[in-house]
Amino acid sequence: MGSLWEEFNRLGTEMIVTKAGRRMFPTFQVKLSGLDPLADYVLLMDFVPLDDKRYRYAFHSSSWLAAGRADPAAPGRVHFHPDSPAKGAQWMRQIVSFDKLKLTNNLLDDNGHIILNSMHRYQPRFHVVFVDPRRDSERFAHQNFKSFSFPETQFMAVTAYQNHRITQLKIASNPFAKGFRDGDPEPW
Amino acid sequence: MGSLWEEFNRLGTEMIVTKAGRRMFPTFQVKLSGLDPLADYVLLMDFVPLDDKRYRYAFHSSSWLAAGRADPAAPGRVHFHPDSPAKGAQWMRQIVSFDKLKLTNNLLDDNGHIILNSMHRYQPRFHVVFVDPRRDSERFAHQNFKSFSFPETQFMAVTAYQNHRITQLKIASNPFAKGFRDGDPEPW
DNA sequence: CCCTTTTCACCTAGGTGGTAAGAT
DNA sequence: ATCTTACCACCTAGGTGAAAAGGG
Repeated sequence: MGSLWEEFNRLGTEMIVTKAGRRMFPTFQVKLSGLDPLADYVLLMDFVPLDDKRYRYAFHSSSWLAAGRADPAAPGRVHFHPDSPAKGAQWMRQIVSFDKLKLTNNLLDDNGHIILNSMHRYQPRFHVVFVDPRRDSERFAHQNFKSFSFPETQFMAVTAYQNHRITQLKIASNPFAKGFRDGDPEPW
Repeated sequence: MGSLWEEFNRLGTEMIVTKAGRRMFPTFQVKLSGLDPLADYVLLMDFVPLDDKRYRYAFHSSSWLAAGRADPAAPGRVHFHPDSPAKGAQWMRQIVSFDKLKLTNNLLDDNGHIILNSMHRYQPRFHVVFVDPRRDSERFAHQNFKSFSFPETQFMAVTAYQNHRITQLKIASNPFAKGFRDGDPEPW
């Protein structure tokens, strides 16, 4: 998914948020190495506001404009990969995909989805947490995890796509949107 | 699913086995209580031959007849519930469903499915294994699990249904077979 | 003759953006 | 004017038994 993320990022990635929760596309995926095969790890993601601004889309110039200060931050939630906890060997066996993660704009959501403000920018973050078996593991908590941010995965949360080129790239590359393709452009 | 299992059992439950693997219907489900909420448990199932016979179905009398000794036993496999291991609290939160379990008659299956001989009778067995955190846990392995057999879940493995009343009950009660219902008999 | 395999239409379940109506 | 919601047709993905073909 790496080059697909970059292609979206060049246009300015947008992710739909809905009341019921919407998956991300592209899906956030990672390939892990260097873990202790026999140790337990928890994998999770969260989303960091990229700035303190609210945006609006200027159709005439096809560009995003800052439009005042950010709305009050949504409840900061975290998404645990559903296979957590699992052994390092299991995580490294194949690409880990966060395809169960859903984004919502519903501040009262009780499905455990990630709550974001529409028209705000976010940076997904990925965390690997070592499950320390030692009795006094709390003392080492600060060194038992590593976090990763991939700049090409940042995006604008929206309730409807603004940039038509984003819409077209989603339709061209997401299998579930095949119904909206017209010609026979080769699949991404 | 309890009363549905019993209704099937009164007719003589049959389960389809295929090369690719077929789910069981009804699905084997359990509700757990009495676990240590904070301890880890592994849940799994296996299948025990009910006798040493091979069967054939006599259509004229609509009954199963013994037809010689059992074929060589298939490789004895086990199906781990995919959420294993998990805390007792997690297992007890809601009904645990083994809907990912698939039955096959392919002796060379490499999808990890349960291998059974068609035209043979089986008893599903359910096991709860306590994950003992003690260093010398092997010494207590014999007391760290409990097994359960529910006689109403026994069945005949088949490659095609033999008893028409079983076929009818499957069609009436399995949502995926709705396409074969004709009248408007109330769903089970 | 008895049993198994393959293919198929018809479902369930749920992920898409379009569209029009609704909200502020 | 701008953004959000609800509903929809159209997909992917995969679970059904029927039916016909295949195998010993």
